[in-house]
Amino acid sequence: MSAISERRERERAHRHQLIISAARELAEAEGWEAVTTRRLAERVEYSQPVLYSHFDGKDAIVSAVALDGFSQLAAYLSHARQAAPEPEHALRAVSRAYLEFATDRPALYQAMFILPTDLKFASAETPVPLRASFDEFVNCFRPDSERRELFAEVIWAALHGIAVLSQSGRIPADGQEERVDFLITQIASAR
Amino acid sequence: MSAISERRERERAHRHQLIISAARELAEAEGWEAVTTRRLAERVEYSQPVLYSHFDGKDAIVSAVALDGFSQLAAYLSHARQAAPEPEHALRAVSRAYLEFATDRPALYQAMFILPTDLKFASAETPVPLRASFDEFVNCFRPDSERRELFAEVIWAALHGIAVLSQSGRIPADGQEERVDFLITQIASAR
DNA sequence: ACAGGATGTCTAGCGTTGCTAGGATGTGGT
DNA sequence: ACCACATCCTAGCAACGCTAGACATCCTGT
Repeated sequence: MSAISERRERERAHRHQLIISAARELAEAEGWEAVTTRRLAERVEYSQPVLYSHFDGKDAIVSAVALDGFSQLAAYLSHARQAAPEPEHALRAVSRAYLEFATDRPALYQAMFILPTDLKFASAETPVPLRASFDEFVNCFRPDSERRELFAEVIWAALHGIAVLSQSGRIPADGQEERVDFLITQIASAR
Repeated sequence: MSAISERRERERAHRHQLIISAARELAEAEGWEAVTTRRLAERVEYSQPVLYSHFDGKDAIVSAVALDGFSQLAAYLSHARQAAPEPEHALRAVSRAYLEFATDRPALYQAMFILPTDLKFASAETPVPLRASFDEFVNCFRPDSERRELFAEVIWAALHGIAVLSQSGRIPADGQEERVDFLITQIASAR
């Protein structure tokens, strides 16, 4: 009873991740509008209803992909911050890394920030990876700075705006570097 | 022949606008996910296919709403800029106005900046109202400043980020004023 | 060892979506 | 008066997210 149900549990967890990966890969290959429950089911080689035995619905699948994405983002930003030579350059390094992430993985970024998800932001039940990503920005400012959370919000929002407007072609794709440079220079003076 | 076909032309143009207004009102009342071609057709008291005799598809209707929105935004920003007591305060006034617009008319703002549309940004065929909105930001900076277009892009992107992240609950709704204040103070030094 | 029950999976289908083909209706020009 | 044309609607297609209910499979208790 125990060994068998444990194996089933493992298989179930494995399949859970398989669905998430398949959704992300399909989105990265053909965009989120191509991610339908039918195609996703076909891809994981199960029928549609099994998706619903793992997730409450399509939005929940997108949310799971997004949550995964936040873990990756947090790790990516953390690495960039710690690789920065001096604390003064941390903000610039993290900001560049953030934009790289958004540019290199547009579909993943969309799941995290544009598509409707059931993720709770900025509240008590905020998932750890979300908070961790945000904290990478916070930690770029002096610990004694009372308004570092505010600074982090603004820099994050600004980077998000730059990322999303250029992704949707609303500002030219080139010149990103110049924009970040200017932005960071202006913000950094408050560090 | 001529008078009659002219009248028909007028009626057609009127119905064209009616569809756009109905789409916007429906979206503002119940959100864009409630704007289906069926409900929209019912609202304008025609059958579905007439929508397609006016627009290439649903995206084209959204685009038309968005274009209308840009005209309104340009006017709104222009008024705010010219009402500013001194040129130094223009940027702050326009930025505040921008965020007000986004906050007060979330559905319209979504059509302009989030939903997929066929509008061409930052190119030769960019519709006038789009360029006009953008120029309101550009004109907040000194005419002799070579990088004023860059400044405008960054401030616009930052405001967009603030607007959209707070609309989707990714940053707290309150504290908007503080964020804009901080942002403008930092950017304005480049004026 | 075998019936009974629980678990897991699939087929089939519901209601809704964006969009369109083809017929009915009615007006305008000759 | 009649034909031609333009306008509009009914009906339906394929694809969507999601679910009910049948079927099969495996574990458990006697």
